[in-house]
Formats: sequence, C-alpha cells, structure tokens
Amino acid sequence: MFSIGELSKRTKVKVPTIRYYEEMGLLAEAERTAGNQRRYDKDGLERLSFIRHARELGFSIEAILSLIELQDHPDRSCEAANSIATSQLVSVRAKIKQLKALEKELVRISKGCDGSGVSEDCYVLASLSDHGLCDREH
Amino acid sequence: MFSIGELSKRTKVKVPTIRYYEEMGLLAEAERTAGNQRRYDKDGLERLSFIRHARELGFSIEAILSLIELQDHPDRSCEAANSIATSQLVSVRAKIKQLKALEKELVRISKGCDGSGVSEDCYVLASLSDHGLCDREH
DNA sequence: ATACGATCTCTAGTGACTAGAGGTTCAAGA
DNA sequence: TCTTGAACCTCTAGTCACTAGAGATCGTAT
Repeated sequence: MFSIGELSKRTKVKVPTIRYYEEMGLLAEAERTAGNQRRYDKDGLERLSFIRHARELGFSIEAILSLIELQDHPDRSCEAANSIATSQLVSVRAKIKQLKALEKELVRISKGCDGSGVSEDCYVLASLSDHGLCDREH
Repeated sequence: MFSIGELSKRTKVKVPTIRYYEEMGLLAEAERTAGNQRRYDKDGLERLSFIRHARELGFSIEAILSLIELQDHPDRSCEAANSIATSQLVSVRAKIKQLKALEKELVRISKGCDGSGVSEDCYVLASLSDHGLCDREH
C-alpha cells in the first residue's frame, strides 16, 4: 500500500490529476488511512497506467470511461473498444491533415518576411490581412 | 455601417465570438446606435477578417494581440511578427510530429482487434494496459 | 514531543469560446 | 402609427482536462 505521492512518482501522473481522475470516475475511490489519506495497491497502479497511456494517445476522459467500463466486463464484445480506437485514429488523421495545411501556409508566410523590414511592408501581416494571398483553403 | 449580425455573416465569425474578441481587446470597441447596438464599418470588417485568418492558422489570442499592436504601428520593425509566425510554425510542426507518432500507435493497436472478440482478449485494451507493447515512446 | 513534508478539501483560474436567461431595440408590414 | 418578431443587449455559467493556491490536517523521522 502506498500514498498518492508514491503513485504519482511511479506513474508520472501529477497528484492533483490523480484526484481529478478519481472525481471523474476513472479511478475507483481509493482506500483511506485512519487520517483520511488515500492508499493504493497494484490494482490502482495498473488502472492509472492504463488511463495515462490512453490519455497520451489522445483519448478523451469520456472515451476512457467507456474503455474502463468494458475492461470491467471481460465477457462483453470488444466492438466498442475497437470503434473508439478507430474513431480516435480518424480524428488524429484529420488533425494531421489540417496541421499540414497550416504548416504549408505558415512556411509560405514566414518566407516572405525576414524580420528586417518595417511593419507597414510586412508580408506576414499582409498575408494575414488578405486571405486571397493564400494558396488554398485552410 | 452594419450590425453585428451582418458582420458575422460576412466574416463567418459567430456573434458571441465577435463580442468576445472585443472584450479581449482584439477589436476596438464598436460604435453604438442610440439604442446601444454595435455598428461596424469596413475597418471593423477588415480587422475581424485578419483575426479570423490568424485564428485559422492557430495563432493564440495573445499572439494576435501582438500582431495587431504591430499593425497599428506601421513604422516599427516587423521582427516581432516574423518571430511570432516562426514560433507558430515550430509548434505546428511539433504537433504534427506528435500526432504522427500517435497515428502509428493507433494503427497498430486497432489492427490487432477487429471487434469480433470479447473484451477479455481485446488487443486494444491489452495495448492500453501495457505500455511495453508499444513500438516507441509517444 | 516536535518539526516539517505530504496530504486533505475547497475554490478559482486557464483558453477560446458556447449556451442560456431575461430584457431591449430595430425594421418591416398592417 | 402601431405592432410584431427577429436581432440585439448584458450577465452568468458551462465546456475540457487539468493547474494553482489557501488553509488545515496527517504521518513519520528524529
């Protein structure tokens, strides 16, 4: 049995974040000492690692809740888990696409200005003012 | 002179967002009718277009504030504008990199599960539990 | 017994909006 | 001129996933 600080060290999840996860229902309410401090065991550690890993992959708290729900019912079909992962993949890909368009545009804009001129003639500012200067939609 | 609704239509920025930008100091306080309604002209339209374009490119409100400050002083060096654009580009590239790593990982995870099995044997859930299954850091 | 770092709860703040309540104004039609 | 109703006004609170801080209590090493 170890404290929240110890759990935090082992998982690299900050203490207030652990308490937040508990409040959100991602973590079961921890056992408490006589003095009301949380104590965790291997189970708690594993569940928090699961959560952390999922968060790193960009899953929302809500999605993780569904995933955990599923994990707690080993007999259920994992269709839901699969569809959550797939839709996460779709949204990650969409974001990448969007960011690549932005990257292109930003490259173009900053190439036009080396910072040596004066604001009035600045290509960065001109580009932002006039959408028409852009190559494409973004 | 036109109303906030008209400005909203022309720029595709929602009415409450326009008011929010005003509150944040991105837009100068608009003129008002006798009945206290905002009225805008070409200048307001241009400034809001500038803001919208910058937001689309992912610039923060704070960054846009600096850009506008610069725009209002045509004699200043545009070094700051250039550095804002460049650092935005750097952060966009970092995000792309990060998302690509996630994409890879998500592909791997969802490939391992076709949704036909049962939660207990689900590769998605197993992968999330065990970081060791991952190809790389993310 | 004491010190002091770790823990507790609670409230509020972040960024960039969005939603809703409750009230007022504008413009068009009768 | 009057009336209707859409558009406008301000203000507060909610979103997401935390983060920060206050003020009080606990646990453990000396």
